[in-house]
Amino acid sequence: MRELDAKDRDILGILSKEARIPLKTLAGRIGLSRSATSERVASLEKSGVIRGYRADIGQMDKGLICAFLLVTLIRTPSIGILDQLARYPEVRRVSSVSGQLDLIVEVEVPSIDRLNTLRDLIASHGGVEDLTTAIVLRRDIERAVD
Amino acid sequence: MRELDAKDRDILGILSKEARIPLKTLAGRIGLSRSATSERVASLEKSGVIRGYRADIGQMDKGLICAFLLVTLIRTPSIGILDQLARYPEVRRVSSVSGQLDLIVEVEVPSIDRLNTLRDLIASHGGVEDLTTAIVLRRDIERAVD
DNA sequence: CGGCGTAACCGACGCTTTGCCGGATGCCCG
DNA sequence: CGGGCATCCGGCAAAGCGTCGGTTACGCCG
Repeated sequence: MRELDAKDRDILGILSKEARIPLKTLAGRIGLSRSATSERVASLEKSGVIRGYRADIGQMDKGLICAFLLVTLIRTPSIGILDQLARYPEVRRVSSVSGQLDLIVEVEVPSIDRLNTLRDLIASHGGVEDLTTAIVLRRDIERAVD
Repeated sequence: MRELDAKDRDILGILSKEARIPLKTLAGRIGLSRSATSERVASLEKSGVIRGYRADIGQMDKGLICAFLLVTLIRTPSIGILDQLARYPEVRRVSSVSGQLDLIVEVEVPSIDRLNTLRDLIASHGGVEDLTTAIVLRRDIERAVD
């Protein structure tokens, strides 16, 4: 299953909001039998389209500090920096972007010290021309899905 | 149930990564009986600590353009801009940050035109001093939740 | 000190949901 | 036309779940 049809999209749309909905209900909503729905969901899981199921926890602070690192590279793509970033578990997301910036790195660290360490490690990479740190003070808006 | 004890936090930690784990397994991991675990989970759901369950969809962004809008405000906090941002469903997340920037707005739009419209609307807000757009070309790293 | 009420736990029961199977249907292509 | 393949359905056994009564632990107060 590589191509997603309309029913697969329906399944994803529903499961992305109610991951624990019974298969019977899901099947009824998309207009298929339970077993067919079950097979589709299993296929979506196995092929990696559905990566997992997560409980949405309200205001679970965890005491972690979030920050954006806005990176400008000397030349793009800079070999090796992605591999280096991938080594740090604190790195949650890395996006290649157009414009003055090249990379937006989102991190979650337990302390400002750790953030500084991470920042210095990245800044000292040969390919990094400029690096701006923006610590998240507050999440003003956060929408899960849709 | 207002106060969360250690076992509640264990439950949340596990469910936030594997929301569809069977109760029996969950009970075994936290060291309680299945029924006691069931009651705790139900209580966490009813009290709103668990807001829901979501499927984690990989590369669902089919056709949607993601972008970061890096906003500098004339004075912070700028009254009204958060309300205005909240009105657009394309706005996925808004973070108040420290540093030269003030706001990082993450959006998902169906087209570049729509992105431009959104950008102009935000830029024309009285409180906005500067606005940089960074369109996401590629997600190099994306980790769900630890 | 002892009795009582509440809260949380356990094990068991019955219903619901799931995973899996055989068989039917539709479609492609030689 | 007729296999091969993918997808669908219905049904069955197994595993899941919510709920119940009974038990234990703990704090309160006479």
